[in-house]
Amino acid sequence: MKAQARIATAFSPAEALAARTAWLAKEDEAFRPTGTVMEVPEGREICAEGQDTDRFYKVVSGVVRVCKFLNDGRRQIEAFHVAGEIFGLELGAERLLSAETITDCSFIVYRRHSVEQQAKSDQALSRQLFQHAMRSLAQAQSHSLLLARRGAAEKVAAFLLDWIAKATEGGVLHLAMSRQDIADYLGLTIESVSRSMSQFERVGTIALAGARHVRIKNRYALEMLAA
Amino acid sequence: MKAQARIATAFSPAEALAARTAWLAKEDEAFRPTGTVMEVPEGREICAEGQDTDRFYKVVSGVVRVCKFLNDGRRQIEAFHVAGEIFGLELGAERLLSAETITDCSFIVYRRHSVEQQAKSDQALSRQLFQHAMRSLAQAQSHSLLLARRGAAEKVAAFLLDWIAKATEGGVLHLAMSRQDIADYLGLTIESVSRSMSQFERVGTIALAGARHVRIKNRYALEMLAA
DNA sequence: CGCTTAATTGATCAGGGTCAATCGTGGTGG
DNA sequence: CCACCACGATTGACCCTGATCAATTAAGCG
Repeated sequence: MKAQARIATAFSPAEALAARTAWLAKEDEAFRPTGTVMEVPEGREICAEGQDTDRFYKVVSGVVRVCKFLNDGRRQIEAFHVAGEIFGLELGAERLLSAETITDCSFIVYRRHSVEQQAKSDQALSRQLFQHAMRSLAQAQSHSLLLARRGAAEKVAAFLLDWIAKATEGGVLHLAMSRQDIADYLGLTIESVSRSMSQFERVGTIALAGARHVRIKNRYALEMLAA
Repeated sequence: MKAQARIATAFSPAEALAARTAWLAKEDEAFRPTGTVMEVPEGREICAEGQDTDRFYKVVSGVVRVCKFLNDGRRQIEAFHVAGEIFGLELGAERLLSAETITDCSFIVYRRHSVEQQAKSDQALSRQLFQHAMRSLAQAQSHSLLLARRGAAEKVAAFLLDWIAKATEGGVLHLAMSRQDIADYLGLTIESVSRSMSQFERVGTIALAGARHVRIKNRYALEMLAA
């Protein structure tokens, strides 16, 4: 698996550390039950709809997309996850969502049953699980708000602002995902995303250096749009 | 306050019981910390964005909408809640969402701090809080999916199907909320909701007896649309 | 350096938003 | 009890944005 050799090239160790540190700052203490480290190259499925929910994951490095495939062939991306974030934890016995790597990734795999068992006697762990769920909830609600936004440009602006916090390096935003991924996250087509980006560039709000490197030239303009 | 005299007329006791029973069936045991019962007439604010998150609620009877007011004047409804459901629990110190009564309601008010304190030594309670959060998460994700749906008719169909489970009586669906509420929940305009309903009636999928009484004549047709 | 795939751009179209008028219903007061 | 009133819902006409289809350009990779 050649991809194994270039793990975490999409995100530098410095970035991964920064992301994890930010996460730790929000938590009193890290989520630390024992789990297995796992490395997966870009573009692979981590878990799929219909599978057993006996495991969940925490990203160590890389970017993951969590999504659902609709019967009409479309794909809706529920969330992107970066270092420090937990994903794949669901209530039912069968998964409703799939997860895939967008870049080469490494993450920790937890056994759900084992963690839940441990939580019965570990108040701190119990609280962390609750907080994870509540944070995911807040994120899902803010995603709903994003999807309900009127214009395409507003959605894209809001998306860019979200990602400034997650993957900025020297004023340049690194988008780990394709235009298709962005479109599926925002409920737009690839063309609409592209047009919004081009429009932002035309009016001097951003500068594009390749499709995935975005320099934010006028953050205020984006904030006005995203509101 | 005359409305106090007709509390719970919008939902019969039988309906409220059915709803609560359904909820209990999903839980091993009921959510049972102590709280204060409160009655609020229709159309009142229960809590608002920016307020302290020191309380949360469980619906005993009636219907509640949880929503966010956007800076452009629009309103996005995050969820409707019926008997047995918990709402108003948030992670941050300040509320991001408001809650309002759609019908006359009664609910139980819990003190967040007190419940969290109790959860430290009560494993079952701790688990219930987690499960509530996870269930809310699943509901928020399914709402995202709804908002990402292509057509107006598909959204309305999915909405009707959701509500068959929550408020059906003798094959007739009672909608507790206005067209505007439905529109704000689905990210549509009132006119689009109305047109979809009329269209369903025209092709014989439903029959309307007043705007809020819907007889489902062809559930399968709705399911095909909602997919 | 060329090839393959992703991204951009353009032209056209359809669905839902908007504005405006009408209808119906439930609630009120005579 | 009935007529009226006010508000919510429906319907219609038109417009605008984003989807679709299609062609071109750019970029990453061998």
